[in-house]
Amino acid sequence: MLSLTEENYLKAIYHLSDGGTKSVLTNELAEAMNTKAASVTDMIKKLSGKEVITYEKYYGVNVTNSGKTEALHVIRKHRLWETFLVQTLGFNWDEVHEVAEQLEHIHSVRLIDKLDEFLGFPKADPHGDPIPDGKGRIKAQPQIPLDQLKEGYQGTIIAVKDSDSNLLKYLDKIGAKPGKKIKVTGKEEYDESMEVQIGEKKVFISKEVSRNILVTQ
Amino acid sequence: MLSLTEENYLKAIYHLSDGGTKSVLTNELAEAMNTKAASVTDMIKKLSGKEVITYEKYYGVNVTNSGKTEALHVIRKHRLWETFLVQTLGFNWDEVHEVAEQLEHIHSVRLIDKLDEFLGFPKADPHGDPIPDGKGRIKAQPQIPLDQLKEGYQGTIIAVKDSDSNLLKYLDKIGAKPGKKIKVTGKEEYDESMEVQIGEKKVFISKEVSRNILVTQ
DNA sequence: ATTATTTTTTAGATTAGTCTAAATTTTATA
DNA sequence: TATAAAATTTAGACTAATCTAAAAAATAAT
Repeated sequence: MLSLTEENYLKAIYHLSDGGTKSVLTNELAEAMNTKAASVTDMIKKLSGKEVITYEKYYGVNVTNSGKTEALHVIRKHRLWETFLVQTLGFNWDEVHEVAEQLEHIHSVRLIDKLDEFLGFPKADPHGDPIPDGKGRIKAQPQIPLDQLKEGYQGTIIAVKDSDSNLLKYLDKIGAKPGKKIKVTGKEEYDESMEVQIGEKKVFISKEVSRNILVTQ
Repeated sequence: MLSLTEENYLKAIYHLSDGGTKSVLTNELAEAMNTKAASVTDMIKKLSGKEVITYEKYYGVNVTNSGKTEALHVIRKHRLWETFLVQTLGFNWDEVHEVAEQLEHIHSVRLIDKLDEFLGFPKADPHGDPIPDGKGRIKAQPQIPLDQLKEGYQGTIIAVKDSDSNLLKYLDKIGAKPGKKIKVTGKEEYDESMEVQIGEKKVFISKEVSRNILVTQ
């Protein structure tokens, strides 16, 4: 079984590798984990010893199949708890990440199954990210960053890339929640900012914001 | 701030000292924590360095006022989570202890306040134990072990001493839940077993069981 | 009141996770 | 393609929490 720290490393590797599709370098991981490269090297050895990642010296790590399953289990817990915090306890969606980071490490299959049931088997968390099932399976949904949408096109917001609290607060203010339709009504080539319509409201957003909004068409 | 391990030691000390009313010896604590006396000595030094306990070599430890508050905060969290698990997620009351042991270490004042509110500010957990308030204050209720009740007397079950799962299952079976009235209808001096009436039902229980049922009159 | 027993503490080691500084390997550049 | 720069790994050290074995102190028993 993985320790809390190992779980956190594995989750970070899983995310940085885009769900296990590319390898992750030591320094990337060090930055993501807020630690030093030397510590990462040590941990990498431990995790590859446990066969959740493979590791080639100097060339980065890759997630194994069993590693993916493990990571998805942690992600499932994280997203179910986020849903609970928002839906049941009335947290704002920008307040939940830190607490869910703790709750995701509670070990009890029964607890998570019961929580899932209580929440009505939600398919996505408050940020729109899909919730894997008990076997770590995830429904793939094509997610396009809003900044790649051309003028005139529209989509439905399904997720937000960054979980930075200030961004989430801002999105809340302009009404950009998962599930909402969003249309690109104007695009400025110079700085790639755009005007979008969400419901009745039209707002200007910078590229920094638009690339963090994921839509499906 | 206390580490998870330190919190567990402090909680054990608090319980063994009957809420801080008597001192706790190294070996008692070692047994309660499933560890060795040497480890306890080390931890005791750390905890007295943090001023949550006082410690006199060879004579045991005592909880300080700030230690009591800290311990009661952890206990508050434990009991609120137990209540949540039973009341909201539909766990049986004999299944919740282990999970609550993990959940009690989640750090977030906001989370606990929201949980408390969601549960309707319960005053006792599913075992009948009182839930301290946010400032660590606890409503004292005189709890008498059932085996000390004389024949003919009755009381209301308010708590169960031991959290052993088999005992709780047994109590569930005979209908002995917190809140229920219980009357001693017969008492056998020889082995101190007794016949009690719970609701309409009459059952025989051994001293081992009756001393674990706490009642108020 | 000595001696024996029990309890507790100290000393020294171990594992997990982390760090700094130095060494090594890879990548970029002139 | 040799050399400089960047990335990564190794070596050695540190803290938290634990252990075993030995020493010290307190308690019990003869």
